[in-house]
This record gives sequence, structure tokens and C-alpha cells, in this order.
Amino acid sequence: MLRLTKKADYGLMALKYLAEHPDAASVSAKDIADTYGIPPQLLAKVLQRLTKVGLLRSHAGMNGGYELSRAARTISAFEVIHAIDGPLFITSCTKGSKSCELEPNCTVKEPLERVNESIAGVLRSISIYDLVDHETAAARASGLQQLVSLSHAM
Amino acid sequence: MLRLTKKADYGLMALKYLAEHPDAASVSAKDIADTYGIPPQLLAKVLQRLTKVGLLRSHAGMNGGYELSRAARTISAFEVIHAIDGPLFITSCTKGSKSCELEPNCTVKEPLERVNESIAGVLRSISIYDLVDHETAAARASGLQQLVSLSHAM
DNA sequence: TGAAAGAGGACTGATCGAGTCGGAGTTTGT
DNA sequence: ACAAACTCCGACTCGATCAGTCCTCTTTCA
Ligand code: SF4
Ligand code: SF4
Repeated sequence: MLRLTKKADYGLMALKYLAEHPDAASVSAKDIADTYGIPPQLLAKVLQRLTKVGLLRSHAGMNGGYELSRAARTISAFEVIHAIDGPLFITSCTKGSKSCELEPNCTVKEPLERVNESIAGVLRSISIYDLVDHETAAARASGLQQLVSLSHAM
Repeated sequence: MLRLTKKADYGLMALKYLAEHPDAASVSAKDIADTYGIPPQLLAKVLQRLTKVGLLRSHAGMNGGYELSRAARTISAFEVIHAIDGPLFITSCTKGSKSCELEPNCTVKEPLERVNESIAGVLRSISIYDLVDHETAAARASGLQQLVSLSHAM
């Protein structure tokens, strides 16, 4: 099913919101949650995670909140997802703890890792800034499409 | 986490196996399951699903089994995953039944749909044949990588 | 006819994601 | 100094989904 968690989803929304309001010195988690109808405590946790990784800068106390620690253009969707959902892996044979017992016999692990890398590449090529500006994002997406089908033809 | 289900994983393994043994008229589910240590009944169900969609041709009775209904080169990983795990969607706001209530306010849905399309494109560009032949698969993957980073630079 | 194989539904246990709660620590305005 | 507003953090519940099993029926062929 290849589904992205909602937390990552929320994280992207929040970062986009912050990218759209660079003037606001600091935005509270509750503000963003109210704007989009996201459960406030859940979003808070997501933002905390992003802070821990260094994507956000937090600022406690009254009128506190969060702000981007870097320019929106330099934050990739990959970083966000990685920070929230942990390492991105297609297969189940990864996350050290409990790997698949078929690993020795498995013949598709290697090819799938390459697929995984390709997908990571796509995510790395998308920045928060792209989410805000629709035109360039659309251009880039269609560009990617062409490149992909091109590579298919070769 | 963007994880692929094990069923899809098994499906790919089975198809790869069939692609590697084109001489065998028909291979039973149990054969493949034993070869890789996959639970036989589970693999059987996966193969049944693939048969229903038309990727495989089944052949009941003694010495029965499955065979590819098309050339390995013309079967994409996307088809396989779609057949087993259902429609491929990154976000939770899709599968008609229970969509996300944030949809009207959501500002990242559209961009994420484009990301989704890019990923689907990657999967569409990988065929079962690519899983068998390591060299071309590696070449294609690295090619994709270059193209992706190229599109990032533009 | 009977063994071997596919087809398919129903069921259970395990895992994981979504969301909640409660409490502790911090900064700031007054 | 005090209280409000906010961040921080871990534990917890609940429900959905996945992995795997079981059982039954049908088809084929020796
Ligand atoms: S080892 Fe093979 S079967 Fe197991 S999770 Fe990895 S790719 Fe899938
Ligand atoms: S938050 Fe937006 S992108 Fe995510 S599931 Fe809801 S509508 Fe879709």
C-alpha cells in the first residue's frame, strides 16, 4: 500500500505553513492545528520531533512557538519524512531489530533496495518551498515524469 | 513508513522465479514456497490474486501450477503491487471509502499527489525482467538517480 | 477413483498507526 | 514573584491493517 503516515503529512503541512508566513516571528503549534483542524497535541508532538532533528527552532513561554531553522528551499520532503517516520524503507527486511528470515534466500532484496533509492531520490528532490509554489512544483513533477519514461524507453 | 506489504514482496519473488524458469511448463505454488521458505498457503493466495488480474495463467489438477501469461519484460512492478495491495497511494485521503476530513483545508494534497505519480512512474519503469538481470537494473537505477538529481538542479 | 493442485472464504493473533492524557519544565508579561 | 501560555515527553488506549492459518470445494490427471 505504500502509505505515508499522517504524522508526516501533518509535518509537511506545518512546515508549509511556516514557509508561507516567514514574517511571523514564531507560530504556536495550536495556531497551525486550529488553522487546519489537526489534533493539537498530535501536531505538537510532530513539531517537537522536527525540532529535535534541527529543522525547527522552538521558543517556549508566552507567545512562544516554532520557526524554520533553515530556508524552506533547503528542506527536503525526505528529511521531514525521515525525521518523523524514521528511516524510509520499502521492504520489511530493514530496520535492524526484526529482519525477515528469508533474507539469505531472498532474490528480490537487492533490486528492491534500488527501487527504494529511486523513491528516496524523488523525495529528496522536493523541497518545502516546492509545496508552496505550485508552478515550479508542477513543472518539476512533469519533468520528472518525462525523465522517468525516457529512462524506460532506453 | 512507506512500507510495501510482504504479500507484494512474495508476489515479486514468485514472478521473478517464474521468469527465471521459462522452460518449466508450470510451477506449483508449493514449489516456489519451499524454495524460498514462504508460507505456502499465503503464497497460494497471492498467486491466485495475480491470476485473477491476468498476470498469471493457472492450471489446476495434478502437476498443475502457474505460468506467466505475458513476457517478463512487459510486466511492471507497479502492476504486481497494484494487483496485490490495491491502488497505490501515498496519502490517506484517497481510497474513496474513508477520506480525510481535512481535505478541504489541506494544502499539501495536490503536491503530494504529484509525488505519488512520480513514485508510481518509478515502479512502472521496473519490470520483472529487471529483477532477474542485475546489470541492466543497476544501470537503470543509477540512470534514474542521475536524472532525478539533474531535475533537482534545474 | 483418488492424490495433487488451484480457488476462496472465514478466522485469529500480532503489529502499528492515530489520537489522548497527564504532568513537568520554561519563558515572559505584569 | 506569580501566573499564564507554551513547549516537552512518556505512557496509554483504541482501531485498522497485515501476516498467517484453517477448512472446504472444485478441477485435473494417472
Ligand atoms: S528479505 Fe526479501 S522477502 Fe524478506 S523483507 Fe527483504 S525483500 Fe522481502
Ligand atoms: S492531510 Fe491532506 S494530504 Fe493528508 S490525507 Fe488529509 S487531505 Fe490528504
